[in-house]
Amino acid sequence: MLTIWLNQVVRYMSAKDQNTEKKILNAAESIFQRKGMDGARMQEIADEAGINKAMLHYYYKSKQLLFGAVFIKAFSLLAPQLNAILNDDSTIEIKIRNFANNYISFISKHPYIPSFIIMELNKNPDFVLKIKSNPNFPNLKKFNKQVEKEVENKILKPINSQQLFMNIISMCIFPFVASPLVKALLDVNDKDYQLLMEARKIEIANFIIDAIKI
Amino acid sequence: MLTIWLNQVVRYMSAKDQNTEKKILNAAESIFQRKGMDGARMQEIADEAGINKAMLHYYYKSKQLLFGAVFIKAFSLLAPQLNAILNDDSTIEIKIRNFANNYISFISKHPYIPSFIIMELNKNPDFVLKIKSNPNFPNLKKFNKQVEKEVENKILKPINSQQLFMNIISMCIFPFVASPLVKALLDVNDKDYQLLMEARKIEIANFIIDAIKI
DNA sequence: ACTTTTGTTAACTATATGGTTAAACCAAGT
DNA sequence: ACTTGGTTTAACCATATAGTTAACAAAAGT
Repeated sequence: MLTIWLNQVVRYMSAKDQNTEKKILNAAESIFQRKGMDGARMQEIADEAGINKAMLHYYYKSKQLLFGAVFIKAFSLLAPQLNAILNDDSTIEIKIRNFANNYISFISKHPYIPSFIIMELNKNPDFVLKIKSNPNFPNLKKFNKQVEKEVENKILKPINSQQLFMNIISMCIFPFVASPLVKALLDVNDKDYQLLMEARKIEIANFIIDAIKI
Repeated sequence: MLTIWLNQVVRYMSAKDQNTEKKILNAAESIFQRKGMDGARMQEIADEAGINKAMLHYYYKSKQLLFGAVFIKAFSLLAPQLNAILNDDSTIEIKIRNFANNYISFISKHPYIPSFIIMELNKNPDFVLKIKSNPNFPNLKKFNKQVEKEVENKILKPINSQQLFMNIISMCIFPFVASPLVKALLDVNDKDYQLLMEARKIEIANFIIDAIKI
């Protein structure tokens, strides 16, 4: 009787926390994002989720498909962050300030996502088609036009909007993607590095504005 | 007789090209840098080198050690490029112009090296110790002092030299490390992307100088 | 109550893969 | 000619790993 009751409680609690399918996805995210497709082991994901390995196949059929679910979810977290800068109506300066601030906050909370996506896209460029077909895939047209217009109106110095876009995302993302390397080069510890990243929210924006504003 | 002679010719030619040990290292570079430690297969490296798999272990003992040789070689190609900007005596402006130009040329020739090093350092932060012990490991002290001095002398606007350094390497390296993603976002083909990278040698330098010079 | 569907488990399978070995090969020294 | 030491090969081994299965358990219909 006690065991039955305990069983029910355990079931109820874990069901409340998350059902098995979610548990698997969460565990798979944790493992895949840290170790990549090749470095991840199905058994390790099962252990992380605290369930039997067969359940992975029961819910997701194969490693490839489970990986695909993780990849798509990661990208659909990243994409809206990019769209934010591209598709609102504030001035370029405001956009850049908001973007640097929001994006660095976002990456600080999900430090593995950008490098995960970049790594896997490098190893498997076919995934590009997969993400490009997503309706939320970021589109640069509006941003390009806006930059051109502000250049015409002498608000900005002449600059190629594609180069500007690359500069912005490079400075926001790279220090996270390459953090072990950059930490080593700067010779700072994790805590100081975090402080540098926090300061960067404003530093980057000022730097870019100084570079482009007349 | 004919076969013996042919054998000799073949041996002579391949020996002239490169000995077995070099052939292995070259093949290992090609495979490891594209697929990473986890994605690489010893058999694939042997095939690429056109030799028997046992030779890999004969010359390099284990996958780990072969990988280590590739990693160290890659980093010792990358490091001098960084030292160049840090340890000569020209002004910050000149340094930045030279660095953007040289570094982008370098990466264009070895496009896999930065992402390889960054990826593997992410998966195995212990390697940081390995590369930091290298006597050629880049040191930022001189660069930091020089920036501080030029700020004092009102040549540069007030800026944190670590942030500046991150900005420089981010803009130079990121578009290569994340090239499939950036190509997709900008919606450009490989050829146009190459042109963008070529233009970047000057664009980046101008951008940074505009940002920091009084 | 009982049947069916869904979820879960331990044990198993097939294969891929890093690594080993013993025999063969070959060039150089004697 | 023959010995020796480094080099190369095919076959082999042990293990790790993705995926399967068959039996069991629980829930949900009926």
